[in-house]
Amino acid sequence: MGANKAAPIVQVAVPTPVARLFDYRWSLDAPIPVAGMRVAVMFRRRQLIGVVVSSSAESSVAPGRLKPVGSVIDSSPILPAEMMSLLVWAASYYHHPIGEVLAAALPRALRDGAPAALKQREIFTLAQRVDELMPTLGRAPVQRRLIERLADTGSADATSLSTISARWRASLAPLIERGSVTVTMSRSLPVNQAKSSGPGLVGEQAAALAAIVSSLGQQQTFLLNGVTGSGKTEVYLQAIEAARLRGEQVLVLVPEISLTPQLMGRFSARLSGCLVSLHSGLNDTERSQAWLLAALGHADVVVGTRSAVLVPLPRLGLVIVDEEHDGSLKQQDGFRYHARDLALMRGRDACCPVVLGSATPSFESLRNVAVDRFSELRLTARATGAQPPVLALVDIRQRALTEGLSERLVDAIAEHLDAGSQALVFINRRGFAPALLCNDCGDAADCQRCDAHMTVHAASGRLRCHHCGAERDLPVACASCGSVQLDRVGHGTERVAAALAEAFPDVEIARIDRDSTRKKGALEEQLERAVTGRARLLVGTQMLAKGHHFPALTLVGVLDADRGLFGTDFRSLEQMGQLILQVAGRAGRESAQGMVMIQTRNPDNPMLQTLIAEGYDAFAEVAMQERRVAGWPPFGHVALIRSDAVNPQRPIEFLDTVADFLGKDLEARDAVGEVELLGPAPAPMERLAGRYRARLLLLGDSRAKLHTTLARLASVIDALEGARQVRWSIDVDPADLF
DNA sequence: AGCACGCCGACT
DNA sequence: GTCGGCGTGCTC
Repeated sequence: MGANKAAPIVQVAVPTPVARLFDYRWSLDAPIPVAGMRVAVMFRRRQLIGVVVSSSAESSVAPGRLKPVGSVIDSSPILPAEMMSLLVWAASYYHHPIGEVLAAALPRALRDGAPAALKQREIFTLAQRVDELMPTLGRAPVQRRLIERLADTGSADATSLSTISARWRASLAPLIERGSVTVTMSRSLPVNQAKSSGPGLVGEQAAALAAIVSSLGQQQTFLLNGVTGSGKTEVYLQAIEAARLRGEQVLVLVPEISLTPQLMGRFSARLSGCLVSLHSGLNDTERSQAWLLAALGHADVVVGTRSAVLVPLPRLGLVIVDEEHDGSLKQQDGFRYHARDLALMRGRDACCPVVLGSATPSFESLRNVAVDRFSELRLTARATGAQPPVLALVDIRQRALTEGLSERLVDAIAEHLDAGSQALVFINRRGFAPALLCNDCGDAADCQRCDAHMTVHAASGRLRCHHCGAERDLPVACASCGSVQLDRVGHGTERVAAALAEAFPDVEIARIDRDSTRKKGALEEQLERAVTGRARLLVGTQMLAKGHHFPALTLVGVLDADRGLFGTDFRSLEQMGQLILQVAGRAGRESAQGMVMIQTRNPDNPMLQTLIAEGYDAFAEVAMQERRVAGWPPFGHVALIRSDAVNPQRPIEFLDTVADFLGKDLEARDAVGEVELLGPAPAPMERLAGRYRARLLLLGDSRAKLHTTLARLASVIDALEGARQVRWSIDVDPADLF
C-alpha cells in the first residue's frame, strides 16, 4: 500500500443496535468488496460479521480512528443489489437499525460467517466387479452389505449407506483405501417429480388462474378472496406451475401453523423441480442450506413462513401470500416488519405478480381493492360443490350452561354424532379454567409477575401464567385467608374436553391446543386422529381453526365469541370476524351441509348479526366504518412507541419525554395536527413478566408525514432523558396495541 | 447491545 | 485504604 495514497473506505452494517453504518479502511491487496458482501471487522475489540453497504474515497471519520476490514467472506454478494436496497428501505421504514435488519435477513450460520456454499455430498461408487470383490472379503458382513447396496444402486450417498450399519464408515474405509470404492463430491439438489397433475379448472377458479397467469412478467397485485374450500390452493398450484415453466422462481408465504406436512405433501405431489421449505423446525444447517438453494437460484419453489420474504430469489416470478390476514405475518419483536407488505415490495422489485389469498381478507387489503390498488379475484363457491355452512347465534343469556356448553349445542352435537359426523368445539382458551378464585374471600390466584390470573391446568395439577410462563402447584388453600373453598372459574379446552368426554363416553375426543401438542409429533398424531375421523369430537383453540380439512366434520360450536366484541384493540373486531369464519369454514367441506352454532350473550349485536347473516364482506364493510370515523388503519396510519421497565414509573415518564419532544418538534416544524399523539398510557395489561409497560400512539392520515415524524424521533430517542432506564421500541403499522 | 470509564459505600 | 455498585458514553 502506498503510504501517501488514501485507502478507500467501505461502509459496513454491523449487527448492533446503533442505527448507522460504520466506515472501515480497505487495505487488503484485493478488489474492494461490493455491497452485499460479508466482511469480518473488529468492532470495539470484538470481531463481528458485517455486510458492506457502500464504498467511497473518503470518510468523515478521522483516519486514525478507522480500523481496517479484517477479511472478506464472500466472493460475490450474498445479498444481491435488489435485496440490499429493499432491506435498506425497510430499515428506514420500520426505523430499525440497518445492521440488525441485514442480520435478520441472513440465516444464523451465514450471519456467523459460514461460507455461502451448498454442502457437497459424498457419492460412493463401486469401482470393481462384485464377483471379483466378494471373495476377497472373508467374514465381513457389513462390508458385504455395503457392496451389495452399491452394486444394487450403482452409487449411494452417506444417508443411504448409514441405514446398513451405524459403523458403516469404518467398514467402508478399507474398501476406499484399496480403490474398490471411489468417492466423489457432488452438490445435492433435492429435485422433486410431480406425481399427479391438477384438475382442469372451470368457472371462477379458471378465471382467477387466467388472470394471474396472464400477468406473469408484470407487476400486479391480486387479492384472491375465496371462501373456505373454494380451492385457492389449486389456483396457487397451477399458477406456480405456470411461473415455473417460464423458468421463474416462486415464493409462497404461509402462516407457521399451516406449514404442515400435509401442505408440503400436497405441494410435492403436484410440483416438479426443486422445492424448498423454510420453517422454524429446521436446524441452523438445514436452514442455511435451504436459504442458499433459494438465493443461488437453484430452488424453483420456496415455501416458508414470515422470514422467507427476506430470502434473495434471483429468478423471482411470482409471490403468493396465503392467509394474508394472518397476524403471524407481522414480526412482533426486533425488526418489526410485515411480511405481506414486504412481499408487495418484492413483487414491485421483481416486476412480477403478487397474489394475496384469504377467505377473510385484512381490512387493509379490502381497502386496497376499493381504491383499485389491488385487483380482486373472487371464489364464491366451494370447489366440491358443497353448500356453505349455516351460521346461527345461540342466545345463552339466562340459560343454564353445563361447563360452558348450552343445551342446544350439546343436543346438536349428539345429533351430528348420531348421524356419523364429526363435531368441533372451538374455545380460544387453553387450560382447564382461566381463574382460581377463593369462595370465602374472593381472592384470585394471580401471577406474581403479571397483572393476570393464573390458569388452572387440572391434568398436571398446576397453575400457569399464560403470559409469562410462570408455573406453580395448584394450591389446596387460599393464599390470603386459608379457606379450602377454591372455585375454578371459567372454561378452557381441557375443561370442555372433559365435559364432552362425560357427555359422550363412547366417542373419541381429540383436543388440539398448544398444551396437548407440545410434544414432538403430538400435533401430527392428534390431527391424524381428527382427519381420519377416528376422533369424532374435536376440541381446540385457534390451532384448530386454520387450514385443516376434516372431511366428516359437519358441526362447529363457538363458545366464546363475545370476547372479541369488546376487545381493547382497534383490530379486535376484525380478528373476531376472521376467527369465527375461519373456524366455521371447517364445517361441511364435503357433501353434507355444515352447521355453525355461535354461543353469545349479545345476540342482537349488529356486528355479529351482519357476520352471520350476510357474510364476511358485509361484516367488514360495517366494521370498517368505525375505523374510518376514528382514522384508524386502513384509513389512517399508526405507529406505536412501547416502553417497559422493572420500575413502575419509568416507562410512562420516558414516554412523557418522548411525547414532549414530539409535541415541540411538530410545533417547530409547523406541523401540529399532521400527527396525533395518543397517550402515553399504561398497556392494557400493565405488568408482564415483572416489567411495567406503557405505550404512546402516533396516528396520522399521511404515511409520509408519520414517517417524517418518526424519523425525527428515531434520530434522538436514545439520547432522550430516561432512555437508558427503560427498554423501548418503535413499531410501525403495529399488529396490535399491547 | 456490550463494554469501559468513572465516582461513592462496606470490607480485608 | 480497596472492591465494586451501575450511570453514561462510545462503538468506524
